[in-house]
Amino acid sequence: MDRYNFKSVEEKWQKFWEQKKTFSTSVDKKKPKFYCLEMFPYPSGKIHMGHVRNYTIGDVLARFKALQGYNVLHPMGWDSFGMPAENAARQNNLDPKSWTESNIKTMRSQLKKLGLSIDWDKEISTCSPEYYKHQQDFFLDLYDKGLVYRKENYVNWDPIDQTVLANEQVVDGKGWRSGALVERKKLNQWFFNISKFSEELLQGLDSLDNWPNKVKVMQKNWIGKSFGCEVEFKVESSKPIESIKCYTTRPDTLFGFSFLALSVDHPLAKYYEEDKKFQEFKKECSKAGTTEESIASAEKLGFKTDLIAINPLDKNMKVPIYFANFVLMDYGLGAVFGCPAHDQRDLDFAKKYNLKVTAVVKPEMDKEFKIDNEAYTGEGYLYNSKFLNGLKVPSESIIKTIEFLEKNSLGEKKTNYRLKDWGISRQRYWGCPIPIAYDENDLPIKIPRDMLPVKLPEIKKLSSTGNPLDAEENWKYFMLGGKKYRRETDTLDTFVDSSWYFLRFCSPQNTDRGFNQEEANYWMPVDQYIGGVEHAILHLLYSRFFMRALSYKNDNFKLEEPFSGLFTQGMVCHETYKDHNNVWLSPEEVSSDDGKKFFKKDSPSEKVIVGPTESMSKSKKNTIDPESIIKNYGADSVRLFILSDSPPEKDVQWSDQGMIASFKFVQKLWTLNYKILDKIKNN
RNA sequence: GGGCGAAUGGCGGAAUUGGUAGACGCGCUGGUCUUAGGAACCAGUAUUGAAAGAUGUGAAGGUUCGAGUCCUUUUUCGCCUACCA
Repeated sequence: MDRYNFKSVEEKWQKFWEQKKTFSTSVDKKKPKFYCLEMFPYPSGKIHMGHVRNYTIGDVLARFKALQGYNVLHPMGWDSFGMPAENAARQNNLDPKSWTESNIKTMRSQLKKLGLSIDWDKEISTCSPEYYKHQQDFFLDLYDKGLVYRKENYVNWDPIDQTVLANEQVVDGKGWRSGALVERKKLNQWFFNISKFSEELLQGLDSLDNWPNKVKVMQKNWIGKSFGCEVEFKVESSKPIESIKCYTTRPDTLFGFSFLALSVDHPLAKYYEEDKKFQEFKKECSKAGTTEESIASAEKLGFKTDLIAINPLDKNMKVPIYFANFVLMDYGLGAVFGCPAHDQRDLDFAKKYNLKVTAVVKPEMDKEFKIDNEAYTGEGYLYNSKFLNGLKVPSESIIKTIEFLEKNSLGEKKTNYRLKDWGISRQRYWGCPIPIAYDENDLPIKIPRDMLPVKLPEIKKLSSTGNPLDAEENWKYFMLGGKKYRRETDTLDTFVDSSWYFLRFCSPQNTDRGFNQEEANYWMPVDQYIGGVEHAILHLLYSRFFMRALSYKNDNFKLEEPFSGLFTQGMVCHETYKDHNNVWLSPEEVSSDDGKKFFKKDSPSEKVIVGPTESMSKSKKNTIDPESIIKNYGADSVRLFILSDSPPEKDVQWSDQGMIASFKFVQKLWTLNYKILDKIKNN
């Protein structure tokens, strides 16, 4: 009896599918549609087990829905702009384009070997001008609608490489490559006005019944709606400063006011710029600003000014004004009123600078109450608060206080969002050029639409410092209507590329616009979107925003939620190994005997230190290459293993034994079929 | 600091609404077979006990005829987020 030859069977069917175009789809209004989409990959080189898991889950669903009679759209593309291409190009002296394209070629053939039911005719790549042309078109649309603007913003600046660093490139306050101390630098940058849609983006979450709750919660927290009050504090000063406004969610604790703190970026800082001590303080703040999570527990620092703030509820209560390192300019108004008794952060600050701590909320009306080292943030009743005494905290106290402040023109009710506008400028080469130019007065103009796409110039060798586009004089300057213009040399954040690619899949060959209206109407929204939870906030939020931005002031296109169903799969994990010198070992270097792990090579008897199971990553060397597994066991065995070992939303632990078990199962299934067929034939 | 989630054999994990806890797979134990293979097949495998039985879902309480599942408290782990006023 024959054994199952997965190689010939899989090859046969993959060829069949390709020739017959089994999975190619088009609009068919007689059939119900199903748009099944997995997050498209970044072409980093080879596929990894995470891809195998992601695309297998989607593939099974797509095939299932097709069998149920749905017209299924199941496309694949490449998120092909981004930093790794630029880094690889610098390292290996080649251009990002050929690096990216050769990776795509490799990964495409690997995905095909997985036997996915993909409509390859709809393949797209975000770095191709046919794709980013439409993105530039959309950019101009948003520009015309007033959803794009330019402002100065801080970036992480590497003074040696002369380049802007992404947050993840800043390690311990130093540039990842140069090791130079990172500086904060102000640059003019482009922004999408996403905060205009804060409320809509928040409300929209309620309609997403087929999204995991945890993702909705994360987005909700990210948008960070809070209800409070802007309070105006009169200021006593020798300088021409009359008052300072603060945003607070706890106006009811105003009688516990003991200091006012400003961000070092607050407009009033201009009066202190000459002050040497203030300059030093500011420097100290920016240093701390870039380091890790320890920020939160970092020491509270303050710079005392000569200003005095007056409590709006009691003119006799006067408190000092500080600049403080914990106050952020981009939340609220860059100024906070300090109430140490009922806010831990304020209490830490007050203790350090010996400021008054007055409790104004106590948990129980009739009992004594005292604050020691812990601020009280719970429920209770107001006291020490004159005419507010006795109000229930927080149900009555906040509203009543705001009412009082509004009636006396001392403050204003205000809803605040944590969500900041989306900075889309990147000082990089390998991205979508921003279709903007500047005239001799540095005023921006839109590149006329008939001049799109603004193509990236081909650069064979990237300079080691600065933004490569800055050095491309031939590309940078151009004539239009007899005038000389300078192109914008920043490129778009790659999150823009991925904010609409699912629309492009509906009509990937459309030339006049990013998508064909009729086809988009048929296919959208995506019925099931599948990907890693790491994109739970930014990518998904940006896509939701982008659809609203395209729909905004547009009678032809109305789509708010691009993904009606979302599934976030777990990670693929593996044990980690180290040798006695604490060097990571890959599973290939380790052999297993009776549960003990040994080196395969040099010293076969030496034991290996087995570390915890962690998500597969190159840095820990605990990866398994899908290609070699497919070669040894066949695609179906890998697919079966990765689906059946643990539920798709949970992490899966790679195990060679489990892999072999799935292989055996596939063998048994085939043999069983073979036996049955044999029986039928012989009867 | 805040949020979300998890905890069940030696291991990965089942148990969909509160109703026989441990499906399926791995590993392990014993056996059969010899085309010696990356085998295949049969039987067993929560703990304890010779057995009958007893005990068992991180810990402690509670609701219920009945709890892995619901409630309260707590511990540990994972993920996300972070000076958010």
